[in-house]
Amino acid sequence: MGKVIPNLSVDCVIFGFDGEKLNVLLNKRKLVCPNSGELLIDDYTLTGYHVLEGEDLDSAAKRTLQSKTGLKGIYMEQFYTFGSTSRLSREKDQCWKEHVDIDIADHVITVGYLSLVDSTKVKPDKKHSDAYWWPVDNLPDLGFDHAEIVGKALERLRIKVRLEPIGFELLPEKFTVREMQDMYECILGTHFDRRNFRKKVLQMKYVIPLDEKQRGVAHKPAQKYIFSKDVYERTKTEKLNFSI
Amino acid sequence: MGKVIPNLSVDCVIFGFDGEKLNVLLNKRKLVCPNSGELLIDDYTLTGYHVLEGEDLDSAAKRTLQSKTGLKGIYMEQFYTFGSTSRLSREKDQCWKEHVDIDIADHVITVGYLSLVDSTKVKPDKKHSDAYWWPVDNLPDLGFDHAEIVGKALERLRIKVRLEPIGFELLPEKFTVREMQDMYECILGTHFDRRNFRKKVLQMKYVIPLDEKQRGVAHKPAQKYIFSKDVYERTKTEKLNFSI
DNA sequence: TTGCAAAGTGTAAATAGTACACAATAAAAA
DNA sequence: TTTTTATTGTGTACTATTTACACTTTGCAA
Repeated sequence: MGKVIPNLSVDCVIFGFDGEKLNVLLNKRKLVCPNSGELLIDDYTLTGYHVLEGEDLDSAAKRTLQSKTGLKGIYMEQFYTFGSTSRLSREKDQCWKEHVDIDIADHVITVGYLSLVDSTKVKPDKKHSDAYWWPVDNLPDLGFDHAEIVGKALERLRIKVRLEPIGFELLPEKFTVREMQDMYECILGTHFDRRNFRKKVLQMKYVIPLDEKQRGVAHKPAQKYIFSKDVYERTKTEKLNFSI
Repeated sequence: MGKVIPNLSVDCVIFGFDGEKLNVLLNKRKLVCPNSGELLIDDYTLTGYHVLEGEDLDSAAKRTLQSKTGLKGIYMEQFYTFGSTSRLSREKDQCWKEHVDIDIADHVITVGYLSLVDSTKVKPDKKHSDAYWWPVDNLPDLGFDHAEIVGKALERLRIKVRLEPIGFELLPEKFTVREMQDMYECILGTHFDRRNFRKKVLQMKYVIPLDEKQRGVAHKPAQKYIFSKDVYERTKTEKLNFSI
């Protein structure tokens, strides 16, 4: 791996939906004093790393996402850049800076990316990454300014999910109308009438019914659907037609 | 002024509306070869500068905007960060880099900000800035990746103007319904029915009629209105209620 | 066979959006 | 002083979209 740029990093806010809750993937950060054995740092951080020399920002984000989670080809979008001079000024973050073996500037600018993934598909590889899914409405103590970064990512997700059909990135490839509704209700924190929601979904030509139903459920099985990006691109209008 | 950070800059896309067109404020960039007298560079760039050591990103943007245009307290929003390694790779931009007297890295990341202003109020100070208003649909040759930056800013403006009442930043404090309609039509590139547009505006409680009319016009004078951010904040709903 | 839990369905009322034409006003020209 | 010109300001019928709301169907489990 090349030389890092000391004052520039990327951080990925990886959102996952498990059918019930919206989660964020967080990495355990732990630092024990080599002498006293005292636990100096014990919290979580986003998946991020410094940009390397000669590397594009987007490539850095992709590399970071992949090396820490093994994920590839998932939805990713730059959403905001955090450049306050006090980003790393908390005592424990200063302490961390002194103990890692890469060159870190006093003022590090980080570019925030957000990713969306079906979190049941992603079992974080504990050996390499020590990563865990945490529900967004009950996050643990976060390092640096990562709580602010998650907040801003959520804000952006809530806006964008109503303007473009990116929510499907959070669902399994084949999903039921109910799962789709749960996902939207969970992100937006609202409740929709079942019948009206279904009516709206059925008139989206890019949500396509399959010859397949749920199986092994103790009630009437639901029909499964897939999302077609292709059909969406062809049929979308200039209007904000995704405002659920 | 402090020491610059060689690999980090901000660029402001300053949009102005003059009642007819949407414009961008651009700075003349000229470089003549000291020996041959040959014109090496003759184009325009956005208002931007490197971030200084110990300076927040937002402060850098404010400083840049103010020092180059004299503007203060105008609408400003970070919209995207440009970090391609080939941003400065064109020959003339390399040439420029060698001739300026500040330390510039090979790979400079720039954070894009967008500003909105009533362009009739802003007469660029030619002495200090050599800045000019250019219509967005007919831009001159731009340096670096600034054409891409303007494009992305426009895209963001078009989305945001439909979700929040930021368009008023482009109008005089007191404006007519017609001026408001011209502004929206100009940004969105559409045409609205006069009566329906008026109907929509009149039901916005935060667009407040004044006891004042146009004067000196050779026809029935139009009523003037002001926008109240205060009323907007109090009465806005969670819906996207600004989708004109 | 019965019970359970979630899927699937339709309609009426309210709201919002669209299309469209003529009278009123102020200044300028005749 | 009258007429012309340009632009403001207004209302209504029609259509599309959104909202509110209750019962039947299905497949498994008890």
